[in-house]
Amino acid sequence: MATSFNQTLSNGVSSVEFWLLDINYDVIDEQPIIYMWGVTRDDKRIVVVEKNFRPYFYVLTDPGNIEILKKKLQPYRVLSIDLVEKKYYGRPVTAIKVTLSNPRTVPEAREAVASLAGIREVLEADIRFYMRYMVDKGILPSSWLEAKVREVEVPRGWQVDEAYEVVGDVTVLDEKRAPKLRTYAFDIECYNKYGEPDPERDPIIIISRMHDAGEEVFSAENGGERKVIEEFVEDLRTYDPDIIFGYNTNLFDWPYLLKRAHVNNVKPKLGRNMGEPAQSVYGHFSVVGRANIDLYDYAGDLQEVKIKTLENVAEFLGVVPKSRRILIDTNRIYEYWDDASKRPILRQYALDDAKSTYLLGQIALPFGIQLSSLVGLPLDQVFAASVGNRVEWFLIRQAYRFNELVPNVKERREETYQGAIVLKPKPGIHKNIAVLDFSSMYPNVMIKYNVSPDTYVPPDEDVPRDMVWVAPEVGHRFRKEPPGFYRVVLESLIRARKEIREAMKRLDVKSDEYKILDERQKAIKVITNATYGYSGWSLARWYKREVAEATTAWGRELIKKTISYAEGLGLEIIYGDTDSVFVKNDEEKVVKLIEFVEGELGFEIKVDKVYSKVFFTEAKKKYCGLLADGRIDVVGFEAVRGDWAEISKDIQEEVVRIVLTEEDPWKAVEYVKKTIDELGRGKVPLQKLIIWKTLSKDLEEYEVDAPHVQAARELKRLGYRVGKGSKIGYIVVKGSGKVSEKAKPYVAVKSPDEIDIDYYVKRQIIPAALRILEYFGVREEHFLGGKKQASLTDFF
DNA sequence: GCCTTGAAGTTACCG
DNA sequence: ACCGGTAACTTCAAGGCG
Repeated sequence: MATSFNQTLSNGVSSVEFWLLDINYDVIDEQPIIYMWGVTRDDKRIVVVEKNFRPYFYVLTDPGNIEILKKKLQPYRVLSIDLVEKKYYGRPVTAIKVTLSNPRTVPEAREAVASLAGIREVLEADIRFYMRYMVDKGILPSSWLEAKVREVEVPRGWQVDEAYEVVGDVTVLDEKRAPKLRTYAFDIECYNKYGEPDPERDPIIIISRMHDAGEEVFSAENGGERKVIEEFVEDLRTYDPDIIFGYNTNLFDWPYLLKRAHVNNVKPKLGRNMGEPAQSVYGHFSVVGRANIDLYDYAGDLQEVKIKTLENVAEFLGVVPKSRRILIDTNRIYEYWDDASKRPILRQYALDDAKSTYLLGQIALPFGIQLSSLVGLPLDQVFAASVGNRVEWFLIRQAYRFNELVPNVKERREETYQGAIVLKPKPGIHKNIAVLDFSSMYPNVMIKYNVSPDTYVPPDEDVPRDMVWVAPEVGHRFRKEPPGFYRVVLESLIRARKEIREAMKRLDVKSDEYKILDERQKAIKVITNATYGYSGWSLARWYKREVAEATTAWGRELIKKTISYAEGLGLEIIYGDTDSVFVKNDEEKVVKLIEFVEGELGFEIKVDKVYSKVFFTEAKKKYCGLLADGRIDVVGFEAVRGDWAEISKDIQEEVVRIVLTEEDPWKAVEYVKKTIDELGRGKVPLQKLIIWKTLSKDLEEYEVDAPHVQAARELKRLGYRVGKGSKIGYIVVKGSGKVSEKAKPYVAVKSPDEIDIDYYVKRQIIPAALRILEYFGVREEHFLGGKKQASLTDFF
């Protein structure tokens, strides 16, 4: 008898507990079957089959139309048509629930119904079938479940220890700790002499992997490409991982590998159901029964890393420092293959990539698990889904709980609306400055004023003044009662996060429990903070411009009132942006200000940090500050931007340090001059001169020839695939005319003699340095020539 | 025809 | 494919001058 049964009933019905790793469905003989892939407490891999769930959608129409509806739906094997009481934007409605047999027929049935006269709306016909199942049953992925089941035979070839069929309830257990999951990271290397690897032309030469028990390299050295692919497939199946990590696998490794497997007539049966990896939602590749995770998606959330190469991300997260790994220019991989004596270096490079990916995966996974179980998207999808989709799936689950119908996705015209207030900063160095921040300002505004699409009162509707909240400036009205959708959802998120943070205080910071809770509270924070942005996203199901617009209007009112009160106290305001105010750290007055905001305005505000010194120019959104512990914050300036050459950023950072810690701008000038001199003498590595910019659209769509666009065109000529989203690195080289005519892809720059030193001095280094130093009277000419008096004497 | 100027196009930041 | 506000660069065309 299977050991994972904790209870066996006389009729063969038992109960099984498992952690839900993946879910998919299939249609066999026009009947849907849902497969839940899981890990049991005793480390077994199982599949739990659900055959009793059917797809459905709702129709909003006069119930009198039910006969016409039935007729129209005849071709689709309708199981039932029922009248059900639901809510739509908070109002009770009677909807017609149409239940079908086969999920694949839903899109067609929906179109048929929508084409009928007198149909107000067809709703929830676009909810993917297995998501529908999880939402309705309250089943969360990446969570522990208990199901009433009976054991069935494992289908031939399927990689599971046991198989079950659901015969009763499936319930979520209250336990956040994931089982020990088997993880596997891989990376492929291709032989490409020209431009980027082309799967039609260039074979795979190496596949490297690292899993929990060790590392391995499969090489085409003996046996060629076919053998590499076969060995990889065999290796993965043998280790039988729950999680597959890769880096940029959705855009590169998977499509490439599948193509090369096809060319070599190899069937990559990597799924636990013997299936091959296949592209699914959000551009992600699904391997059934496992979670295939592209960590490039995770890297997208790391704002600090500007150029998101695997090396950079691994270095940033401290898992593999660049100094401790082999790095090879990806365009020269073939050289390491052609020269047999260099192959060991290539193997090590490939292994270092797999290792970095593996270690990165260990960092990303705990967060991914919490996010997945919070928003309800399967683990592999939650990484690939956008912020908007993550919020939306969370909301869809909440809607079901409240018997609310889910609005349809609509194409809308983009409408703009007013956002937050940014104060003009007081330029100069200020000492002892406190930064006060409203805690979750927008979510709390939405809660307090019940701002929600379902509480919104249109201008033509008559509602007594004291029953609504009226947003300042814009005048949008929201019913005070009953609690709106966003209020309910945000309140529960904020409460949950508060409780978790309380519980964390009682735990050892190093304990597993603490770590799990910390990841969970981070996931909750992400969703809470994104809800306002979601409400103003034109593609959101619960989009309502007035909701977003009213939220920012109340936000502006809050910060304005805070500022006037501070002024009344005689508390000097240095700067403020959206939900923060920078004030002189006069503790008595700061306490009074906090009491006012909490007592009179009813919002929480906190001292987020105190700068011993903070420096502003005239520009908004840019400042730098020195904290008590000696750390330096740089905000907004070139030093933290990804589209300035490293040399300019390094220099600016040092200028900031000198200005803040030594308050000697002229010393900074000397430092800048010294570095300019070094650049002139060829002492700066080319790497530090690369300027990186993203192509925000495809090349043909550009109206002006920007430098990075020209560089990208050249890359294309050289055989690289460039398009929307590509990061283009270029160096400005000598020549005449526009900068764009002198922008050369860095891969094509062979000699330091090519560099346009003048450009780097006058348009990179000096502007970045002056951004800080101009305030102190430094001008461009102070950096040029040996004597800083030169310009002055010239004058007289 | 050359130079200045300001608008438009573009990117990446802040909160 | 979460939002608006903002700075800053480069290009490009219009306007002024001779």
